[in-house]
Amino acid sequence: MTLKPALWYTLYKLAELGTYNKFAKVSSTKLAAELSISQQTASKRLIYLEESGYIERKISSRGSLIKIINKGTEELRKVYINLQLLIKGPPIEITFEGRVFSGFGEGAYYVSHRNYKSQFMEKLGFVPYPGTLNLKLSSSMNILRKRELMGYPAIEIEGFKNGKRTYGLVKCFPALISDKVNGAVLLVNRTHYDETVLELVAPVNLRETLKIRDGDKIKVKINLANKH
Amino acid sequence: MTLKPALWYTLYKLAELGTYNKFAKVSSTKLAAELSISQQTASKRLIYLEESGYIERKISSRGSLIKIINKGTEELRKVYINLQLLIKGPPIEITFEGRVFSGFGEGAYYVSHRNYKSQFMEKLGFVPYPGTLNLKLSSSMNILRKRELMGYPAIEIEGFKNGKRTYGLVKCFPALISDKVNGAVLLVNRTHYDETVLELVAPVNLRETLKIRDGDKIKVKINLANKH
DNA sequence: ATTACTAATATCCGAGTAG
DNA sequence: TCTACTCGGATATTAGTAA
Repeated sequence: MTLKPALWYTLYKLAELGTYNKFAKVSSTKLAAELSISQQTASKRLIYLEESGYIERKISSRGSLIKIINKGTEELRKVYINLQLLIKGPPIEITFEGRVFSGFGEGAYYVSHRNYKSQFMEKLGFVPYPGTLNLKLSSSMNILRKRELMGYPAIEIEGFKNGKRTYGLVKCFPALISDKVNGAVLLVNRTHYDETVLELVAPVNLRETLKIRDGDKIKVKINLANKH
Repeated sequence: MTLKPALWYTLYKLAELGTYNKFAKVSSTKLAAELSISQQTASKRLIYLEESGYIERKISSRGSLIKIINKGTEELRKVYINLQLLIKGPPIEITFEGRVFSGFGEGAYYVSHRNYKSQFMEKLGFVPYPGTLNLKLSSSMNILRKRELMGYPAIEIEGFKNGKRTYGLVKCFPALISDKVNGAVLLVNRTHYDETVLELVAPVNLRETLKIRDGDKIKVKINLANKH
């Protein structure tokens, strides 16, 4: 925690007030009441959190809109993950196995989108090779694990609109593919496939690098102990 | 959070130092270093946390043993659950369906144990009817859900020894049984049954109250939004 | 209503030190 | 070494108030 406890707690309360990743109307008076402190102190804390890049504000004279941004969400997520380790127990690693199959080429389309690309670079540390590798999960055990995975906090690539189409939120988990390549598993909200499919991206062309053909069996390992 | 942020954070750091639910050696100097505060302040906070019932201490002249106890674990768990809701999204409800079958009568034995009974009363708000109702989960979907459930923070009934035998930790989730009776699902560490079985308790005799016979299909609903 | 400044004050922290 | 006391000083909070 790089933040003083009182400020972290302020951030936490702001999240409870609906400002986690989206704007919500929170006045300094309202926040003060929630924290049982004075309006003046609440105001000062908001100023600090904004100047330090934890939140974004749109101030008007009838309350201000507040949104916790990246640095702030990280701060909350860190504590969440640590508490998870303490309460639920030791770190978990989830491994998937499935067979490669050809998709509709849609993966290449959205992964290459300018808006997504910059976010991938920033949050995953690489720009994906244009195209996703589709994995068909075979056993029910693997499908079960995917469900489990969905429960964990992911790195989130934000969606956007460009007039014609809406691009949804993409959740990512850094993953080790075939024990060789560091890439990521993508969980897309609406995909053409069902819950038996996993989409992979990597900085390189996975089919070439790993000499993969359709039908080959691939192993994917996600380390959930990673504190993004 | 009934605790001031600085004290909550102290508790959190204590948990990281291995004192969550078990004794670990933590000197005030060590804690001070972890928190980047003085030894004196750390000492003061420990005194407060102990006097207020968040932690238990065994003080010796070469460091003291510290353990976060009930009130303290609740405080940490509360924040964990709230963060979970904020980060993972909306509250979740898990429903199970399975068929009733007769057990070995062991459920009645341990549920009635004096030590367990008082904890049930305190933490679940009722004393269970002596005997558990065993549910055989039918579909793979239900088994999948049980796995999911196991991931969530539960109300914990602590284990104990009584010379002859060791009684293990029991995890509970308040549940609505057959849309009628409020009871709880118990997850026992070592049970005779495998992961396809769910054990239920309630303040009343479920077989009588719901007119259940072996083989009947029963629905159990757990609301994970409950902030125990 | 709001946010946020300044000045007064309450609170908390740490140095020194004892047991 | 440990824990934990006192007390002066640092820090944070609030009251009063402006915009």
